[in-house]
Amino acid sequence: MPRPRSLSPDRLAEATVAVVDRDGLGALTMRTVATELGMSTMALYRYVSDRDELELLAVEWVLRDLDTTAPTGDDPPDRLRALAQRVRDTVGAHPGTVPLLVRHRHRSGTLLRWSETVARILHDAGLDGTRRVVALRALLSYLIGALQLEHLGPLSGPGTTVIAHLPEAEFPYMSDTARQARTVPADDEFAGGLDLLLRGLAAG
Amino acid sequence: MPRPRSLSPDRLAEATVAVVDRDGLGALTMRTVATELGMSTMALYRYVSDRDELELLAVEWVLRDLDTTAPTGDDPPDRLRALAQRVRDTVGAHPGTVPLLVRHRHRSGTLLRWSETVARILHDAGLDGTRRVVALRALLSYLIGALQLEHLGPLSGPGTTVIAHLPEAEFPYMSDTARQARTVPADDEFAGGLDLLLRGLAAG
DNA sequence: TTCTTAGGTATATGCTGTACGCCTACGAAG
DNA sequence: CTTCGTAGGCGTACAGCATATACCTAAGAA
Repeated sequence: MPRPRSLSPDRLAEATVAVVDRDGLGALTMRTVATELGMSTMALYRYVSDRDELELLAVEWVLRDLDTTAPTGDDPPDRLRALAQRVRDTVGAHPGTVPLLVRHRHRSGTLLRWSETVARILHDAGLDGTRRVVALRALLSYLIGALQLEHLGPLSGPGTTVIAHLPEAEFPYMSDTARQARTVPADDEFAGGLDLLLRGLAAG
Repeated sequence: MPRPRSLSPDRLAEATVAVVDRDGLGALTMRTVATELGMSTMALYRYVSDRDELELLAVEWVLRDLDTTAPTGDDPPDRLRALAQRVRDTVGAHPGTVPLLVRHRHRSGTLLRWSETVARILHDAGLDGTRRVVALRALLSYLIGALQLEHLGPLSGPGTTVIAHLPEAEFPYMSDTARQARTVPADDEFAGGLDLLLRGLAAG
């Protein structure tokens, strides 16, 4: 009976991510999102109870196309690899939101469904009890950490540059590694690290 | 010639960490730290140029006793394991500062020296070029991610509880994993995941 | 036409980090 | 012992933040 809503949660999330994409995470405030939508700041509170909820909405929007169903195939490592790659690809479209993803990971339904699929595949691979707990947490840890390292926080510039300028006398191996790193595509870096983990899983 | 400093950077960092330890990261403001020191807020700016620098000071203070020299021994995985464990143990004394560690990792001299040692051990183990880049980043990713998962951000309560209360019908494997997780000591979880990575490294 | 309900907004509050300008404690130089 | 320059310390002020509260209003139902 009353006035109908003029905004969908989706539109809200889209505007939030648009602000982050354009001006960075540091520019994300209730005001900037409201401006993006052409509304007053307080109008947002008709749709979300606080900023945290807005951020979660943004995270879910970024992950909206993430396929959380189990990949086909027989080889468990292959299936896990595909699942992890999907997250990286999806998040890669909006790298500025990575810190939001990290902060709200445990409240994201999409990520929980993703984890459920991972857990099921680990079970199918014969892992249970402690070994499954360890494997699941390790995969999540690597994913969270790798995404963050790849898209260094909004406060700093590209982190590889910082490391590449280390004094060579004091950090010979790091300097060399940083030099090499510039020739290694980020894709390969992520996939390579993931493979280490999966190989360890298969070997265990 | 003029008035001498009444505070050392060390004392400043100690006070900062004390605030976080006692009241959580959310309570960390220039004002609370100043109060902790019995000074005015603006007095802090005689020692640091901004909040970021204060946070970095706190990170370095937390890591002050971290031994970044190479562990003795012949087995590279054993040496890497020891290095990673040292970080976890050191950070474990002040878990509330984990998000600060993550944010300032690339500006922390201590963590850079730690990475240098890791890179050297990887070199000693015969890893160079792309393989060393991948291994180093993978270890860092796991470390960063695992520390965060272990000490879930200051905004949320203990995250395992959230997951343990998932609807069992929708998340059968996650529910079961969460149940199992309560019987797995955090130490074992960290060490187990690390072992997966190290085993993958040895197998490659 | 009127009533009800929720949408939208203006205003205000108490935080935050920090720029600015002042006063003052202090060690050196006379 | 006095004086002076320097830097430490602080009071005030300000813009920007999330958000509580109170209000006005658009619009469907009767």
